[in-house]
Amino acid sequence: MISTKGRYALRIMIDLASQDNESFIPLKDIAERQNISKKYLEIIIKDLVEGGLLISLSGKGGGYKLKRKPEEYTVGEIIELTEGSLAPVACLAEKAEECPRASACITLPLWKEYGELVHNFFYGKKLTDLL
Amino acid sequence: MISTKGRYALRIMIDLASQDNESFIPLKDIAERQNISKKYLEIIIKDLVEGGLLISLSGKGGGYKLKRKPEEYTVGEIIELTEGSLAPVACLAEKAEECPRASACITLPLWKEYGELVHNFFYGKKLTDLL
DNA sequence: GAAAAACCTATCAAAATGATGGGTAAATTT
DNA sequence: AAATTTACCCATCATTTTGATAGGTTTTTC
Repeated sequence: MISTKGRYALRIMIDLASQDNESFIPLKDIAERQNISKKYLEIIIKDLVEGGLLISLSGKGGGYKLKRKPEEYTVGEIIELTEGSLAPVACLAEKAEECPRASACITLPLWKEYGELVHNFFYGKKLTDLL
Repeated sequence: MISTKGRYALRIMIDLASQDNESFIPLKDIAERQNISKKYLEIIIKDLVEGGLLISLSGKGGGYKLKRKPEEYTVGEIIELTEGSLAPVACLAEKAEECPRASACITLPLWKEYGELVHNFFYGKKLTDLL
């Protein structure tokens, strides 16, 4: 299941894409509009900044804004960045160590096919498709 | 991610489908073939029996066997039964209470479309497709 | 009655999930 | 220079989920 982290990240991105893309939007405003705790969003938006999806600016007049044009984001990159992985099983995650059963694993092709389906679905959705 | 519970359940079903479907197979044998703790499999196979996918027989000569013919099982029902739900987000699970944001939720159509994709994928796979 | 099997109940450690709280640094405005 | 507003950083926490383990009871057959 997609956790609140990924879902809230997507809502942050949608919110920012719906605002003036040139100016910095304070997280406080996003939190109020989305009705989510600002403190919790801080943790999530950090990933989005570190992942290079957003630009942040401290101080008065600061906030966050999109780094790219709204239509240049896919839902996939947002979910994958914040959820850690889109892999359907642990052994197919990036960080996973080689599974010794891999060559004999009768279910692996199923998980691979499923993983590709999920990847293609989410990377095929643009952020602007949700507006 | 699909947890070990769902993955092991699928391996149990595959294992049983690969054996003589008429006789009862002791869990001990399955556990040894699959190289998984029998104790852990007990918990998982319980769901499969209660869910009506397997028939069990106690006592010497007992064990488990498929209730239906192997080709009459879908991967979807096995995963859904043991994982609890195939829903991609909490608000779309069977047991979920109505989300008050539903009518205003801009991401809900995405999750619904994704949920259908996942459902169709797994329910479109027969157990015998994996043999 | 011995053996082999399912079945039942409890417990547990570790990790993930979903947050909260308090303080520091940076930038702008007054 | 001070006040204000913002991001940023660090720690902590309760609850749930995950992935098991342990030991005992019942059922059935030989």
